[in-house]
Amino acid sequence: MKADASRPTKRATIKEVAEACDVHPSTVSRALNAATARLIAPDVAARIRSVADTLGYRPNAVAAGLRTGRSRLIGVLAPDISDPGFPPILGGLAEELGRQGYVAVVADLEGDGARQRELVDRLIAQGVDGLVLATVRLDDPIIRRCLDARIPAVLVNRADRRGRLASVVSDDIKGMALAVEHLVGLGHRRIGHIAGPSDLSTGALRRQGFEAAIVAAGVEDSAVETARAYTRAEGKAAAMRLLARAPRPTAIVAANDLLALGAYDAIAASGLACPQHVSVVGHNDMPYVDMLAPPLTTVRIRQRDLGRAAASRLLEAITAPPKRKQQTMFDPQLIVRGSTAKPPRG
Amino acid sequence: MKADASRPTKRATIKEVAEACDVHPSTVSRALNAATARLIAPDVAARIRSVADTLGYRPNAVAAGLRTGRSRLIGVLAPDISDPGFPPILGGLAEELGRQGYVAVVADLEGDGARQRELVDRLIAQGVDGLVLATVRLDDPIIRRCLDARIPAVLVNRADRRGRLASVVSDDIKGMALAVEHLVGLGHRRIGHIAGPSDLSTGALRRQGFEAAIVAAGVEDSAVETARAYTRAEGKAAAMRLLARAPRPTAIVAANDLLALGAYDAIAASGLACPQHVSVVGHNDMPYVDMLAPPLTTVRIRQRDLGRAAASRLLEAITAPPKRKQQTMFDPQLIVRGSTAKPPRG
DNA sequence: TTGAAAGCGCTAACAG
DNA sequence: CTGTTAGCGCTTTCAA
Repeated sequence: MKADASRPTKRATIKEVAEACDVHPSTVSRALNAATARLIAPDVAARIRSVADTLGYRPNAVAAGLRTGRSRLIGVLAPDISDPGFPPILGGLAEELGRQGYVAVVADLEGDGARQRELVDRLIAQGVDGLVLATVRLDDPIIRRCLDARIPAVLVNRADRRGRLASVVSDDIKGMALAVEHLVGLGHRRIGHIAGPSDLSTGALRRQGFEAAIVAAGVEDSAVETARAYTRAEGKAAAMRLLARAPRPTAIVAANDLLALGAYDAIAASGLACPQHVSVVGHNDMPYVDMLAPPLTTVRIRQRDLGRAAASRLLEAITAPPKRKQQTMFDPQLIVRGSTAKPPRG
Repeated sequence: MKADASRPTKRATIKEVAEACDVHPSTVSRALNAATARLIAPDVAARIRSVADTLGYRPNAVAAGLRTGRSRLIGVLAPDISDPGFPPILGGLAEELGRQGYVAVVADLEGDGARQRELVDRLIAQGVDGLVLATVRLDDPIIRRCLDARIPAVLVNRADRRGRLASVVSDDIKGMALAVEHLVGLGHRRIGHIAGPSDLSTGALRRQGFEAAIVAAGVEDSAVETARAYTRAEGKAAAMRLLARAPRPTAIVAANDLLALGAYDAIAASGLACPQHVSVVGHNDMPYVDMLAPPLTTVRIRQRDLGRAAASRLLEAITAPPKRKQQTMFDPQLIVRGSTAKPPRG
């Protein structure tokens, strides 16, 4: 005989709860739904809640979703989950979505932009109520697609050139100003930039910010080399090109930390030392760059806040259709560590 | 007049496709479903596929899910998404799930184990077909919960003490043997271990592996200090305790890379140098530990493979109920870098 | 090989 | 305040 007085083993349906309470299923639905609970007599509602509780009843979100057209699922398109830069954003997203009763469905591009369309379609087919895109390029056809499908969407850490979709970003222009001003303050007058891909907003804007800051500071000798991807290998290649110039730059500002890591590689490969011969500044402040040799001076962006804000914007857009697509911008902060120093004499 | 010849703007339903093809909805369903397509006359099926395509029809997964009881959603419970150790596992999971037409719904514990039950219930309510748990402790009530709910579940990078659920792990015992043998080979005879939390399988097994390897190697002087969490701060505290011993260990094996980072901190705080005074070995080989100062010698575990295998096991369990819960184990590999050297003389 | 009919579990009019 | 009714879009017997 069964001595098992514990939790029920099979999910209860609303009908079963209704029968146990001797009321109609719709009454149970109303009692358990915050928005409609006040329509039910307090004592009845209490009874229903208690019975639902002992039965371990949890509304079937799939069925509710079919009926209401709302799944409480948010699709998140990640550029490459295994890249340590993304997780903090995802963490912020998941946190805020969770607070509001939503959950993140994550699809990973794995660095292959061609799959984007397919993944978005899949997420839509799965019934997501909205989309967070951390992947889009400056003129990305996927944006048209989202607009056509009339699915609420927000960009995070990326922006559309024409601002057709709301976006949540760090102030890249300001970030680069911080980096350049720091180097100029140290005495650098020959500064190179490793730009990110020009079809990404971060690549284009940071380059633009770099150039503006260079002009503002009156620096005459500057150079830009563009990386085709945000990878350590591309960073190294671009840095090698920068270091091959004569006279050699005394400082390199990289468009992100991975590229800065590549710059470290290039400096070592050239028989030079950082920061003695060449200073390096990164961007993003991804985890543990404070443990590098040397610890990386970098522009910290508020990744977790980006994620949280993207979630908020999106959920707003889902409940109250937005009057206007707007951009939310967070201020970056320069974190000075050991990879920057005065330029070598001479 | 509308000059818009582009993609339709609203999702088509199966009924609309059926009408456009002048067949019954169920025929469309059969034609579009791989398992039933052979029931349909080839020419009819072709016509249906082509019409569905021009209409941009995508089956509504929510409706299909309600009918079939399958959502093609897999819940993933992460210990802490922003921790760089987890993303590679998640990447592997997402990859394999995607290949098989599933998608990952990610919930983040944010390091707070108390939320686990609630999150699992939420994922179940969302209709996930199965669960991947990267969070469970050795005797975790959540396992009972999954068993009771009869929801297929797989543990990844963690194991249940009683093996009630299938798990996919790295061979922690072997990993520690690799680390200890390496140090002994270098000449170390006083070796300390920073153990992970004893209620996690990695913490307990790696400690066990350490102790076994110490005995096997005939090392007489060993010590273990336990960290209460896999954090840099806990690693530092435990390493400080180890370094306070007399005689001082000449090498420290940490149960994971974050703890090893803490050991770096402790060594620096004690006015010592790694590897000149104290060698350090980590575990996991998380991204960019090769860039640390010094580059970390560590036991590499096959994170991406763990994720992929967990997905495979789970999907198998969903389609064919498993005869027996089994454990899948991957071999780790020692990556020798700059944080280990011969012990100091004396 | 195709159509008809039923129903997954829930919620939202509409009545009362 | 509560019950009745209908239906979200799909799949799957069953029958033809």
